[in-house]
Amino acid sequence: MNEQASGHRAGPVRSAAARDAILAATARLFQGQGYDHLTIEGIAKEAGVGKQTIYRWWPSRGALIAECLTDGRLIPIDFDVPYSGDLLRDVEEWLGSVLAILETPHGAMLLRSLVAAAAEDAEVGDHLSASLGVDRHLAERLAAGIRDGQLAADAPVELLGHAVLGTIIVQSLTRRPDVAGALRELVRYLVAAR
Amino acid sequence: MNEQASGHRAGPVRSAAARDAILAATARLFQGQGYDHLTIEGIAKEAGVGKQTIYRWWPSRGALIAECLTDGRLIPIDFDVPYSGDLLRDVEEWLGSVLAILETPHGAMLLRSLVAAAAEDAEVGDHLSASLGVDRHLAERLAAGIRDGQLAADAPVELLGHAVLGTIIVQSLTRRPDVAGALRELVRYLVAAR
DNA sequence: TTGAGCATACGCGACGTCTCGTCTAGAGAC
DNA sequence: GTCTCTAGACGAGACGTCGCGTATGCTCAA
Repeated sequence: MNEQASGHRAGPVRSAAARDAILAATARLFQGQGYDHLTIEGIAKEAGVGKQTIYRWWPSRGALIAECLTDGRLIPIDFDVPYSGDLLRDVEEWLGSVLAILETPHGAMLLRSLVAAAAEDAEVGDHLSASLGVDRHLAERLAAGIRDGQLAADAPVELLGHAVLGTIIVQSLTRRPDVAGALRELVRYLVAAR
Repeated sequence: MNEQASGHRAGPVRSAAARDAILAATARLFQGQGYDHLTIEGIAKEAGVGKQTIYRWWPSRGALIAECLTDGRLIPIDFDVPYSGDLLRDVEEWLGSVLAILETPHGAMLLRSLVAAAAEDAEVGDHLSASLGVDRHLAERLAAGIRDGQLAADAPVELLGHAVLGTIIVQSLTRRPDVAGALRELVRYLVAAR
């Protein structure tokens, strides 16, 4: 009568293959066509899966996207910030690798899609900045900069990370050219010795 | 045979009443229900107008939103930055009036809707930062701060404006509490004498 | 024998196009 | 001036399509 400690019960267990196929298809279609144009039926067909199998496990399109994000399936690269001792140089290098992706038309579309998804779904929003490495990597690197005396002790590192990410987003939403140059100028100002 | 220089032609001219009813209905529904849930058919019904009258003049939902933005129908308040001579105080006051709107649940939803619309439609993106007064007012006030010697001469005022706006957006997308406190801390850091 | 899985039908709502009939306002003849 | 003529805007809504989320079989593995 009692379930075992491991949580066993009668009947088959959730198919890892189906889960993986669904998430992979979601990521593929999301990157290929953007958030609008992403449909549950399209995902089901692409994954070779019944619609109900998706609805059984995910309540919404947003939840699907959020899980792809945490699985690292939407932003395959892990943007970590190098540590050479020179804060400005390291941050600029991080920025370069982020922008190298985001400045392609495909990357710009990807970012806008992520923003659209985040605006619509709270769960996606929660994971957005983390997935771009802003929380884990950039803020940490800035904090190290404070320890090294290269940044003011009262600098709000977390907020500066969000400010950089936010600037990228604004530039992207307003379809500015030369995002890279502008961003470099901004971080140079933000990180400049005070 | 030739049309007159004024571009006259036979037949009735575009109805200003219909245009106004449509834009007013769009703004009303946008603010009431958000960008998703905003439908052309709903707008037509709300405005007491045929669908075709909308499709005749606007190619997309985004174009409709963009026109509401430039008409000042979505963000009725014009957030201009005061000039007291004290840069930090003025910027914080501007921030306060912006956040007073954005921190209500309704305002937060409005901002997320604007971001979603901007992510989906380039035309909306073009007008987003302008409508929040970031371009016209904040950047100008920062520039005046440089003239007054209260901000570094090399400060990229336009970018700082986008950084503040971007931070607001990121905080909003990630559903952070205490946006106001965080933002105040950020601008205090950005505007601090160097 | 239970429940995950695939497949598919269903009602619903919104899409964007199209076609009605009505109405309006400039153009051209008188 | 007045009186048609006509292009085109307008409200209304039907149309086919698409995707939604739900419901119902049926198969198969644990």
